[in-house]
Amino acid sequence: MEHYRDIGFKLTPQRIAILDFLEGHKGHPTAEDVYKAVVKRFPTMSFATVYNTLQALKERGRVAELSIDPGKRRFDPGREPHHHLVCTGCRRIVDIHRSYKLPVSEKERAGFDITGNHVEFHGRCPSCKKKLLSAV
Amino acid sequence: MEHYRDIGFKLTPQRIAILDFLEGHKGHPTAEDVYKAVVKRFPTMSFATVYNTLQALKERGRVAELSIDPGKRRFDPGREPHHHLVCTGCRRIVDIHRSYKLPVSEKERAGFDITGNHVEFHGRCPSCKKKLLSAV
DNA sequence: TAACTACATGATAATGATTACAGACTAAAT
DNA sequence: ATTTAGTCTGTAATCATTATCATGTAGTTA
Repeated sequence: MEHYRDIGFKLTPQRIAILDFLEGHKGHPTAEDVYKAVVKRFPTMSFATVYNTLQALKERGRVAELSIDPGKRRFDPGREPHHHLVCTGCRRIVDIHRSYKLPVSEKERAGFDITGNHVEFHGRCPSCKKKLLSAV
Repeated sequence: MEHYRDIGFKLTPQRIAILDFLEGHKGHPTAEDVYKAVVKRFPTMSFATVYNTLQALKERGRVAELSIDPGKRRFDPGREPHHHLVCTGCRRIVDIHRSYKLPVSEKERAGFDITGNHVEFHGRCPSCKKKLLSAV
């Protein structure tokens, strides 16, 4: 954890608590998830600090920001890569643990360095399939 | 356009204007983009109508909702499938026109009917690469 | 170790997108 | 023409996120 200092990231007690939470997290927490977990240890914790810290970590490539949830940001502590299958009806999310090698031509990449990919599969979950049928 | 009636979608003048806009749109418009375009023809158009209509179209599979833009919903009239390369620094978006066949096992799909996929590539655009170097 | 400085914290206010509401309206069916 | 279920619109409410700024402190330097 000490190496954070080397990348211009001051280690405050609040930040260490946030890092602890992220390290032990399997899912895709929102800022609110982080806040709720950390406020137990730091009753004075504010959302601003959570957002600032997540932003700082993101800039340093320590967490990824997901956008599977419209209108809400989700962060991924980023261990094994995984993808998501989202129900277009109810937004239920299922993880797909698998990785894909996706070719992108030199021309398409437009000078970008590609660091990763994330696939969002769309579909209908079993219960929304039923609803759709009965609606028609 | 008449077929919309058959799927329980009433064709009001406002909705026709929205559909016209979407049909001629190449990109990934936000609700605001739709509103701005349609309010010219319907000065009384309200955001609520735009959201309602987009929601109704989405439920009927006529537009897809993207979530490449955190904190803002984007819609895709959905013609040829394409993917997105997003700069993790400045959020610039480049379209990748290509389609991928991505296998998902029976077990992974958890009973879902998969209707499509969308890949979000992450990377650094040329100008953000430079910034990063000079910052260290 | 003390003092310094740049950066972090946190309470609050502000913003911006989206949703909720409710009364008036209207498309489409009969 | 009548009916009715669904739609429209202005407004208010909500929710996530960002901005502000005075205060505090991590990490550096003397």
